[in-house]
Amino acid sequence: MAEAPSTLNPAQMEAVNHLSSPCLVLAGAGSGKTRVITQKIARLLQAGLHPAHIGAITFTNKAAQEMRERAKALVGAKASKHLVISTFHSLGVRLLREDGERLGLKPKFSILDSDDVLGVMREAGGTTDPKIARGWQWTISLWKNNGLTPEQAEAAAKTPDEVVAARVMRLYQERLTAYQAVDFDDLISLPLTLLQRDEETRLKWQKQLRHVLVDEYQDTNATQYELLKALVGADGVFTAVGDDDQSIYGWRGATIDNLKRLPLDYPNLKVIPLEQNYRSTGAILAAANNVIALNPKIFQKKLWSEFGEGEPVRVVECDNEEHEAERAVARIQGIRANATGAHAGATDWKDFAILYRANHQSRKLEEALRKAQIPYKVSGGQSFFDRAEIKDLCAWLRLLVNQDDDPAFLRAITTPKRGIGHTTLAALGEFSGKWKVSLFEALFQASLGTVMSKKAIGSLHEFGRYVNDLEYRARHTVGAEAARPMLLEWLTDIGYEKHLHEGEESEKLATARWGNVIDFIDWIARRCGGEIDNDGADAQGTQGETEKKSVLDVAQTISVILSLAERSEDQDMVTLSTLHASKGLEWPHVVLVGVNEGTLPFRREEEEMTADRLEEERRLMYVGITRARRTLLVSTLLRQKRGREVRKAIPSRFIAEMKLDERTAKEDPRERLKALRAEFAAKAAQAKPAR
DNA sequence: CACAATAATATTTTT
DNA sequence: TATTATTGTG
Repeated sequence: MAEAPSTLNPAQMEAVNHLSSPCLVLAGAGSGKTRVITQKIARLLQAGLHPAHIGAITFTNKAAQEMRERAKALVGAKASKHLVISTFHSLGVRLLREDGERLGLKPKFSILDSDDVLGVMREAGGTTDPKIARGWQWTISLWKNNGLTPEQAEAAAKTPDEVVAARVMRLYQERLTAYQAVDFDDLISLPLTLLQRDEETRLKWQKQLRHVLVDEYQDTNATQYELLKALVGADGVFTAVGDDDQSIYGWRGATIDNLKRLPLDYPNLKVIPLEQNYRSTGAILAAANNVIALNPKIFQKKLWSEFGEGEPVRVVECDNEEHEAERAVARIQGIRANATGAHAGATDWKDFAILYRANHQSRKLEEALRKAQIPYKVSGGQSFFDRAEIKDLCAWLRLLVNQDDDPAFLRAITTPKRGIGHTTLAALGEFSGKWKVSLFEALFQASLGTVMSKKAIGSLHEFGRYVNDLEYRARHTVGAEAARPMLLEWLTDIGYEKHLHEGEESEKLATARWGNVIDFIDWIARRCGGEIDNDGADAQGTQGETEKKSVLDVAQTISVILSLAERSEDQDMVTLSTLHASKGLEWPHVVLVGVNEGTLPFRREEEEMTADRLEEERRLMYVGITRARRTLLVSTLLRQKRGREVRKAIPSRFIAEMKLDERTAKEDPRERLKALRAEFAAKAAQAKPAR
């Protein structure tokens, strides 16, 4: 967030002090909404509310963590510790852990991530084609987010695909209950059914959370809306903070209907727009306002700032993507070079972002940045640890560390396949649910014999014994030298390499995956220490003889290391990001690339654009523009590669919609000359090391 | 019928 | 660029 003044402006003040009825804060981009939320928390405490009775709900863990930190800074560690600051999903987890038994869910139910879900879908629908399964996963998730039961989905299904998906949905749900597992969507929908069905629980939670604040309210879906409603009760008080102009997640179930419905469902709703922007210059805000003005409005809102006009927003037309990337790089270098003198050192690499519509657009940009030796990071890219094969192995390690980790158990016992099918697992799940023990614990219970075949019990016991044995070995294998063979032995034991080759169509891909596995093994072994560590990329930069650790020790810290590895934010790098991933962030200098018809208002061939779609794309453009604090460069292509042929490309209508000509957007010829020079210099620089 | 070469086609993502 | 669908050939 940009530096906000120490006092609140009148609108913010009103939002903070309005405690008597539900409150909707329409927080424009950069209007200090997080500040309003944290200040309001402080205000509620001052009004005598106990911290444990205040809930702040966000969408991402990152946002929740940031909110907690800011609240802590404001109200102190003691009070902030009791505040309920969490995501919708973790609140759902908490609700279900405490009261899920009323729905027949054991307190230690497992939460499946989307990979796990895909596996269950494949089994339930009897397919090996991941594409089909992904399709099911997608539609079923949307149905669940709209509060549909499998029966309702079956009734609503229109196309043949949907009919199949609805049938899979029922099988899928049955399987989840049998496994005592829930997916992410269930974390919202199950608490909702619970609250709707069980008055005692509803009253308990309504009493527990006396004031709920919801961040990014425009991103809520139908189920989340209902959950919020059930949570606050008919005459409850809450604060929703959001911006209809930044609603860009319609495609995953978020609806701005939730904003429209709010005044109807709560007649005494107080609507407070936050229109003063503390982030961008006048030129940037004007462009943003001009674009978004063309969308039909629910609530009127127009951003303004006290920062003055600033640099005009610039538009460049490029011949092709390579050219565009070069110009983006030249632009960055140009601004950096200009920042000497009065602002010497004031411009770091991290002050720049290049934003685009779709991930694949980052390629040419990465190339150009590498050539120019500019450090960069790509946000939202697939992490090494997100790969299926790494997650498989992590599941095993998690199971070694904590045998009660049921999702890990499910993943480990089914990868590789070891003759334990879903019937056995369902029975085991049912058993563990009944006796309130983990799946692993249930495995050794003698009374299992009553519900299962001898053969199944045999395989289960074999698995259990193997896990115990492996745990013992992991505990006693110390140092990298010993760790490597031990880990390889483990992979041989479970036949993982074979599993990879069988499960993968192409041999090449399987080999690549196996390569990842070896890297991972090596990575763990190195962390067991005891050898000369020359890994310069190591976060700690440790060198020389390291302390020896057991494999189990390393496994224990793996989750910590994972989250640490992602925290490379404080490094001085240019950011490459999709527009979606850029929401909520800001940079002094932003370059928006590939602003073309078909890309930025995204349109698939032979598919007409509905008004809804266009409006969401326009909001995306708006989000992109409002990320910039001081300068904004919008670039568009004149030619675009489509497959093998090069076609002419049409600049996006959004460029005209910014109405830059009203503000002398013509590129300064001196700037153009400078850019050309930088381009030339970059070309010369890359030509030299190449030969 | 199996396999290989060629053509076509590509969003956005958190929990 | 990479993956997938289609067509052609042995």
